[in-house]
Amino acid sequence: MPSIKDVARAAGVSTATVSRVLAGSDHVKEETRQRVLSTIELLNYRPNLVARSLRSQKSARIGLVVSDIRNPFFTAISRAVEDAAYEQGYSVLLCNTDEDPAKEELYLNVLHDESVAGIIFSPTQQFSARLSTFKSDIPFVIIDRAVNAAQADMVLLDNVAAGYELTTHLIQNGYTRLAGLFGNASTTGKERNKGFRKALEDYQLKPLAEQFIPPRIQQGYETTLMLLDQPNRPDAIFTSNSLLTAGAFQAIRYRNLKVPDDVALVGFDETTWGALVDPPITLIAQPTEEIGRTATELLFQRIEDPGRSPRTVILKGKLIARGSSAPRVNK
Amino acid sequence: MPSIKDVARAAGVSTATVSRVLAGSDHVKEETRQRVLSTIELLNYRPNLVARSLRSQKSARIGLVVSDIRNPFFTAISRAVEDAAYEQGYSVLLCNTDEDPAKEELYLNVLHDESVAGIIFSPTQQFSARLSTFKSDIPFVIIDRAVNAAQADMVLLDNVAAGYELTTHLIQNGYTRLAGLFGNASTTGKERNKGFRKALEDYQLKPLAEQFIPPRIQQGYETTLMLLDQPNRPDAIFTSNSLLTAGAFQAIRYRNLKVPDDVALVGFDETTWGALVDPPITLIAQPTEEIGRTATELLFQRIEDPGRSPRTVILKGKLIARGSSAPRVNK
DNA sequence: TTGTAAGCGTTATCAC
DNA sequence: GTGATAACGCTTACAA
Repeated sequence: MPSIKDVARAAGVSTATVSRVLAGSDHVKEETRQRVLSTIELLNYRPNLVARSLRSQKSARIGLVVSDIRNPFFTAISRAVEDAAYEQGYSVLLCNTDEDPAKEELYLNVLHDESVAGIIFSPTQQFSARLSTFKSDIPFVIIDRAVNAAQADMVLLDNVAAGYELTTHLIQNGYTRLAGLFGNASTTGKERNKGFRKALEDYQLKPLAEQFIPPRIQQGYETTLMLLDQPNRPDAIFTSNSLLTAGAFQAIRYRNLKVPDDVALVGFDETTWGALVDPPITLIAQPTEEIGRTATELLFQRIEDPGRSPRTVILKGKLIARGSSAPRVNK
Repeated sequence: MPSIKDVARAAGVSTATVSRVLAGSDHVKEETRQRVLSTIELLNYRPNLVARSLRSQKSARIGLVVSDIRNPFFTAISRAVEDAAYEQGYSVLLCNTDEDPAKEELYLNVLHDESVAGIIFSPTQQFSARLSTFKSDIPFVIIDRAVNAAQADMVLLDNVAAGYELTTHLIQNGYTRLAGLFGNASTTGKERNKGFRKALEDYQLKPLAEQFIPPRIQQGYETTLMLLDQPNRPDAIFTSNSLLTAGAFQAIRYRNLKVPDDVALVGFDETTWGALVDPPITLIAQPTEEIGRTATELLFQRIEDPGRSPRTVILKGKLIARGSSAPRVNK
């Protein structure tokens, strides 16, 4: 593997000149530039990024810390971030915390030690609480989950509005005995719950149940079974993320109940299966491409200008009404 | 951020000694070691990984290059690899090539430039052809897809056997007019096709159709529509990966046909939705955890001993028979 | 416009 | 056992 020295020697210039050519500096004679360029080509030279990082104390890598890579929402986000970063010549280190604050801390350290230029992440609730004490020298952008400390760039969904819209949709379609399953790992579940409540209040209804549980298929399954087995069974179930939706759907199926006649089901996030099951699932689709892209852009801007005042971008979800919440037929 | 020099100064030793303590060398007096250790603790020192990489010409990072992060198979693999790598103190750089040889080449370069210690990847077919010319100085392990060059460690599924088993299952359940959708991006589709053919031959049947198409939901959808609209409609559709399965399922639904009465459907890989749809999908589940873990272990072994002779690990898939291929009722 | 040389934070090779 | 010190490959003042 040739180094910058080899190129310099072969081109009959100093390493500084090669470096200048690499950096696209104007202060190089065109003739010299060409000679260096063709030598680079000839030797098939590629700069050593590690050495460059060490010297310049930064790198063309960003970190993406997600809480669950099995959640299709985060898969979609990572695609978007990767594409956006790639366009800027950056590569992405993807880390998965499993909603575990210990892993979260670990990976933030790893990323720091790898001297990434910045981090995009969705913190656990425990972490959010400590965020104010987390004096990081690394620029970062929060996605998906609000944190208290206003001193951070964020890209969020308007979760309250989304929860409200989804709930209103159910109510307007004739459902009145609503139960909600909300993820307990982040603020997202809380906010969607707030919208859920607000809608019920506005229609002078009371929630039949509000369960805050770990955002996992298994938990959604078990909790839904429990809800379905109660004497006063809900006629609609609201779930605050797609893993809970999947679990709820399984449970409804397991109890041989029909969607939406026996119980309607709505949730969040477009998934492969949401449109495949019968009936397809009504949901709020998040603009994942836009979220990932915006977060990446915000991060680059902050890297560029660490002093700028933090901004929060709030995006709107889109209601996709499908069979799982079809207007209730009177019986 | 304190450096090794700061630690050395504070502990009253040289940087060499600190480095020795860090490396766990025996040749340090216990007393000195303790002093250094507590100084490290005190200053909250953490070694600069970039500098370490530069000096030692290697890093505690491995690359994972997958062809489609939206494919649940690869999501599962990346979880397994990450966990296994993490246990060894390695972090994982995840790259997504989108089955694009250009991106593939780019990411291999990126990983090389980041001086990863090794790479696990699933090459495109185009790449496999060039693999023999790809004299890499980086240890690597191939997963999921066989390559011609025997000079590589590989972790593969016994795809021919899996295809055979899945097809036999259909035939034994009374299906005779079989069509197959196979991914054209890798050897995997080809091998599963081989098993498909073999089974048909053994039962003296002829395939109704064999389509080699890009492994995408949309392609699976379109091709299935086409198959369903033919005069001699298949009574069972074999798909060689879960994206094609999803597309086929959509198409069958769109044509208002019933699974499995009108047409049975089988595929590969456990997904969230496979068990959620009605009827649930019969499939060959791959041992993703084991594949990822084995690949990681092989990689570490090769990093350890670059000269060892390459080995190929072939794992068996597991048939999960469900409603989508229930025994055919005579009409 | 170009070259010289210092230095980024480590590890490793010598000495002592 | 421990300490100087030279590298690793690059960028960037500062000189020329």
